[in-house]
Amino acid sequence: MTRLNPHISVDCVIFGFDGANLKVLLIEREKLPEENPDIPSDILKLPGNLISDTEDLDESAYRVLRELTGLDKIFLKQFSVFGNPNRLDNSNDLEWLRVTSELPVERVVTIAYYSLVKINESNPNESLLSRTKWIEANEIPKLIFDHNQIIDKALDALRKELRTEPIGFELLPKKFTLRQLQNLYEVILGNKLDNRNFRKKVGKLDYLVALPEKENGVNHKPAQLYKFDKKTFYKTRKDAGFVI
Amino acid sequence: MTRLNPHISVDCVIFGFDGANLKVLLIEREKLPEENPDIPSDILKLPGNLISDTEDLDESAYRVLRELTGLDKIFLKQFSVFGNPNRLDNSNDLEWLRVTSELPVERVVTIAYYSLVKINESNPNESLLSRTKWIEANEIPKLIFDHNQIIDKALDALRKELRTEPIGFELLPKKFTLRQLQNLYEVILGNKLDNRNFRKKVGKLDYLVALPEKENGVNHKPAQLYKFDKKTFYKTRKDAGFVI
DNA sequence: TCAAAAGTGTTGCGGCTACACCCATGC
DNA sequence: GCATGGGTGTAGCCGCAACACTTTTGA
Repeated sequence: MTRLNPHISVDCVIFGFDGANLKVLLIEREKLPEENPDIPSDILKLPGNLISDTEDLDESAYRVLRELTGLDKIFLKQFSVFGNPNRLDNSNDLEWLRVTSELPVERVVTIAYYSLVKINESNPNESLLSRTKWIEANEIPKLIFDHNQIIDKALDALRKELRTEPIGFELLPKKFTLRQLQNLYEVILGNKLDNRNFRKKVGKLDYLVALPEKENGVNHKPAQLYKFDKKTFYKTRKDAGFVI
Repeated sequence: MTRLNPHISVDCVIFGFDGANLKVLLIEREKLPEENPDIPSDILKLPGNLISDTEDLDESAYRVLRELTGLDKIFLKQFSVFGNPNRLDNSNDLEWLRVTSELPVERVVTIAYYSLVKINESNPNESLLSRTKWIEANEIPKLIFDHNQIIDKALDALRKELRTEPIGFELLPKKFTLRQLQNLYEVILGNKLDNRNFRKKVGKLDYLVALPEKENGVNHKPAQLYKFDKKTFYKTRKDAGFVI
């Protein structure tokens, strides 16, 4: 039997990209019986859990993700820890935690992960579906506890990592257009890129390979599809380069 | 009264640079009474502590550092967490922990920090002095628990950070020569730099300012001293650039 | 035929690399 | 005067930024 460890939790900032915008998967906190039912139940939080006592931290985060998205092999990165002794001090949120958790609530240090999922391949757990929402990363409302702060830091970490590691592809479908790729970099890094220069640069990268296939179902000239060739990337990678 | 939290610790990888080599500050683990006194007592570990219950994580790490180096304002960065449920499973090390800690030993998740100190300004606590050692970063012996793994990851984090953040200066004295700076980058990143090109590049950086002063006490042409001008750096910093 | 996005080349500038010798100092 | 590291300039190449129009498709 595995006991929950009441001192340590994991929280996951799950990022998704719909081709134009960066989104974060959030969960509606259950409403407490004594809370005013007129208040809309839109109090959101990050997915997360107390860890179990026999479980490695990464495993615990994977568990959260699998249960939520139905996906296996997901990109997952531990990026920070939040352990301020007062981080749970908000009377409403704390009350909720007391009611839903079956353990006495003590100081909880949370290990924060961010995760990158292919939004169109994810397949949320039925029972949770009605309570999960993809929210645009720059329109996150006030969340419980310090979860806003966790997302802010996750975004910083994501931006930093995106410059030097090939993680953008984790957010794109296996076959993607250069426009999607460019949008992704623009929206995450927050600066416009020159389309011609972007394509020139990408054209020189041997790990971005054009497929003998075009997109379809669009009412304009269909774009060439590309894939990211991981093997080639890691074989030819130079030490400190930017990915794109 | 502040209790120790027996579930969460901080460990610090303290880096120092002596002008030529990167070093790590380690502590000799106390010998147990029943251990063979003929075995040299050179079992080393990272400085670290269980956190106290009312203390923020960063505070806790600062406390460890202050006690150890006598320095205040030190560069400190939380870079990872180690929480494998079996990470403390080495019978000798575990026995030591049982004896020295006054608490029942349970699973401990450790928050790992690395820290950068000006080695010549540090002034270790007298009572600890005899038990601390600066060890070259590429000659670390087998340490207790998973501390080797923690150092490996700290080195990775340091290398990554050094490329994009101006943290090298935390390891140098306030006034330093370009040779010291170049050595620092070479030894940490592990590649030789062309001296002329290095100086040309540095010459263009307005946040590296030459002082009206030269080094002295050397038996060769004394080198110009420089300082790092933080304000200028952050005022003129571009988004994603490399520092040097 | 129109709307919408795909796709395409050139030029100038600045930064990067490669490379070898004289200089100032302490002993 | 010798040993030791300090300090300097040039040339070729490559990557980066700036910039506007034609093409292909679905409706």
